[in-house]
Amino acid sequence: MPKDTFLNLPEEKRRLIEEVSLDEFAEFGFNNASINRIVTAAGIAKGSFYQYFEDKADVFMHIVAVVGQKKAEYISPVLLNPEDHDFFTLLEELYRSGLAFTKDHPKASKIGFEIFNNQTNLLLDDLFQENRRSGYAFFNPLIDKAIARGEIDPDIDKPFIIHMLLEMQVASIKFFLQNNEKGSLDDDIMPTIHLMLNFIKNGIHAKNKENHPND
Amino acid sequence: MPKDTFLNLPEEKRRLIEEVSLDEFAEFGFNNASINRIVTAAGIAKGSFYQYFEDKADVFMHIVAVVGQKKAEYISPVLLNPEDHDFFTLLEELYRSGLAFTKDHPKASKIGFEIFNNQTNLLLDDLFQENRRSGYAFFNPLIDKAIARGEIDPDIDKPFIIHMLLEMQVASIKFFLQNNEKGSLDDDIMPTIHLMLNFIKNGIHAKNKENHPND
Amino acid sequence: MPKDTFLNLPEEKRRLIEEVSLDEFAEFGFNNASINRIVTAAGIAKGSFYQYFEDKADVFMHIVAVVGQKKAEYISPVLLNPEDHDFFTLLEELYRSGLAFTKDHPKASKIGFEIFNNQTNLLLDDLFQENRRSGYAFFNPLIDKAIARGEIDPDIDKPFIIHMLLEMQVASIKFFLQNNEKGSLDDDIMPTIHLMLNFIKNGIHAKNKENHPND
Amino acid sequence: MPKDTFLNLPEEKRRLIEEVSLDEFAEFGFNNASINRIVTAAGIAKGSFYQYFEDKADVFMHIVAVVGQKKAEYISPVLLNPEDHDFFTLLEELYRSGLAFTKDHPKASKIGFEIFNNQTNLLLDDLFQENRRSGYAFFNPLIDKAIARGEIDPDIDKPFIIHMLLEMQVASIKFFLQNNEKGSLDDDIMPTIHLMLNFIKNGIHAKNKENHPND
DNA sequence: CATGAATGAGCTTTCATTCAT
DNA sequence: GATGAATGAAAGCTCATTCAT
Repeated sequence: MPKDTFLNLPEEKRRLIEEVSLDEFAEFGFNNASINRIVTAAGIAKGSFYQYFEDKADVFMHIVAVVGQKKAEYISPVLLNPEDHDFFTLLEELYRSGLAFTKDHPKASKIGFEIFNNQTNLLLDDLFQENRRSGYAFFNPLIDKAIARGEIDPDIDKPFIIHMLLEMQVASIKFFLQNNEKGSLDDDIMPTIHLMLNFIKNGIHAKNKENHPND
Repeated sequence: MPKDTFLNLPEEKRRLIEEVSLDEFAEFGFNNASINRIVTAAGIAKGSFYQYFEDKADVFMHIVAVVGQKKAEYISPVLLNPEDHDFFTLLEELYRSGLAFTKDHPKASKIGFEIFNNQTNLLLDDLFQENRRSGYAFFNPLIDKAIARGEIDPDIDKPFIIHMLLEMQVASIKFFLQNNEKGSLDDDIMPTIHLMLNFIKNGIHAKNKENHPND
Repeated sequence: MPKDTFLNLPEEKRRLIEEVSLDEFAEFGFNNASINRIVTAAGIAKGSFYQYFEDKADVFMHIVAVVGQKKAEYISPVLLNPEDHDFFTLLEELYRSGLAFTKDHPKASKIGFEIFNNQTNLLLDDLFQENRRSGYAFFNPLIDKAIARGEIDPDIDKPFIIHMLLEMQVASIKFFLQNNEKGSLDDDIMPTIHLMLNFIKNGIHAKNKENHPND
Repeated sequence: MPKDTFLNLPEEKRRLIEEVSLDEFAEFGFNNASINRIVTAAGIAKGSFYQYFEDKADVFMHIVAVVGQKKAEYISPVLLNPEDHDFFTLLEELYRSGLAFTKDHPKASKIGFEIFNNQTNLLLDDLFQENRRSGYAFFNPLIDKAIARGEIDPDIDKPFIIHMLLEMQVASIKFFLQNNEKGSLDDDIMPTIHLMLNFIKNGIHAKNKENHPND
């Protein structure tokens, strides 16, 4: 956790340091991020940096927290009242919030990716595990309800499906980023979401259309 | 590409260097891999290393190629005659080969993950792009045929689905690895494959079972 | 010398700062003592510290003075009336006071050791020289009298013997510390003192016992 | 232990690095010695230094070993045949070798002092403990024999006396250094040794001369 | 009298790469 | 073809001290 020194800083300066750090971590990843570059870019002394943060991991965790807060702002109100909506509506809202966040904050999103894909770093692995746990805790009751309501096939393997739903969110973001260059005019996130929802709902198997008039 | 000096090396020595390098890249990733450790572990002089390879990127590319060859050995004969089988059989064979390879060569697989998930490294991004292109080239004709044969829903968005089928392979490996600890007795890959195939085929939407007696 | 700001501080606060500083210097020595740790441990602002003291050397000198005062409290009344006692009684009292002080204030004692053994630091060397001078001034008249009274062999080399008597005090403390672990039940200082006194008096040469019935 | 890289260095270069390191450790002590200063003074690259030594502790240990070898050269042949001489002759030889070494190699001697007086450093404490053990092992049998031969008072406390004999060697060196400035004309070590021997043998108590005609 | 942010030189150590032999 | 010593930039981090408020 950053030291009080950092929290007491004038907001403008604090923001600058956070932004610069975010940029650095997004561009180089945790391991290859350079404190030297951060302090130079932020125009502060190296000593000052270490008055603000314990160490490199400390800044990183703080940036992760800041990113988490930013992301929380994108959580649709729909997701806060999950009782009132059917499962696929909730899923759509979740993916929409993720994509909207990525669209507005691509760098912050990159940091999320690093955590999600980490193979070698213990610090990142902790964050990853925690993320997985909270993802599981989020989906678990929703799926139970969805099965009870007849929205989801009751024969699914729950742990597998939760794993997939978490992966699908990331996959949707990856697809969006790969197909919509930064600054592209056609950066609407809805097509991606609908493709993804339809994929998750129905798979790709050819259907006998007459039997499935809805959807 | 390794220099001739490397290719002319006695096979045993060459293998040793490859193995040691593979271990290093798998454990630390490209950026944090250390040439120092590689030469020490391989018992060769630092100068010799640079007689064999241009630089760090050169070894890495070579190791990637070696991994690619190893992986090719796992490609089922079924996949070489794609005409003779239906799409989902081919997909199952593809995923099975991927999982079998991961199970036998977890370190090599880790390197594949790093490429697939890379965010920050230009070299890795080149490999990633090439991998995507070849994945697209593999799936594109198969999907066309599968649609023609009525195996796949013709309404799908082809680029999206190809993206997803590639992602699903990685997702299946991740799921397998997360649920089957190293040395676990229950390390059968088939359950994972069937869960994944069913997911891709049918999605998770509740089905009117009477209408779909098969599968 | 501490600034007036320090001397005007409420006693409790002053004591706290002194104690914390003493601990720091005892544990890490002068060079490796950290002002950062001191202000943190004392719960004062770094700026405040430099309102109280000129610099690191200034606190250290003050702590040395405080230690000196503490040590003065252990000086036996016997030593204040040196006329009334024979030399070896005075020596015993001196060593007893040194050992008693060390036993009660091991940390303060450690600082004394650092000064006594210093090789590299100019500041410490000043303190050492001063200590030597005062030690010489203390012993010089006592030895003259002791020789006059026939207590000490008149053939000794006075500067050498004074050097040795000072060293012996430190040696007795070292011996005591090495043989009586902290918290040991058997932490009586008298055996050490008697061993030392006998050593200084008689040396280790085998004596013709009949001729020296006393002692 | 230094790496082979260092041992394979041309002798001249190796000597230079050793000398420079010795100077640095003698002047600043282990903790405050600076690798930066060493490499600058030796005219080598910082990277080269770390090709030669594992770390700071590694150079220091090596320098200690070099000093130990230098010191071993001063061990008089008399000390190698302890059977053939009486105890005080051996002691005189021991102290003479120590003083002669100090006289010729004052910097090397300073490093010995740092180990002997160390209060805070774990690495140095290990060296100190080992030094004490070997000192004890050296004196223990000598004292037994000396008592058996009637040279030493049988009533002495052996551990105490060994402690003192070790301290006396250091004390003799300190006395010599304090009284014979570097480059002094009068730098004969024998007076110091005889003063010390007499002190250890007979103490300072006034003697009835008729009973002790010898010495 | 108190505060604590700011400073930058300094620390030890690691790194990929070069090059003379 | 093999060797391994040399390099210096860069890394993360600590330090005593200053100074504006």
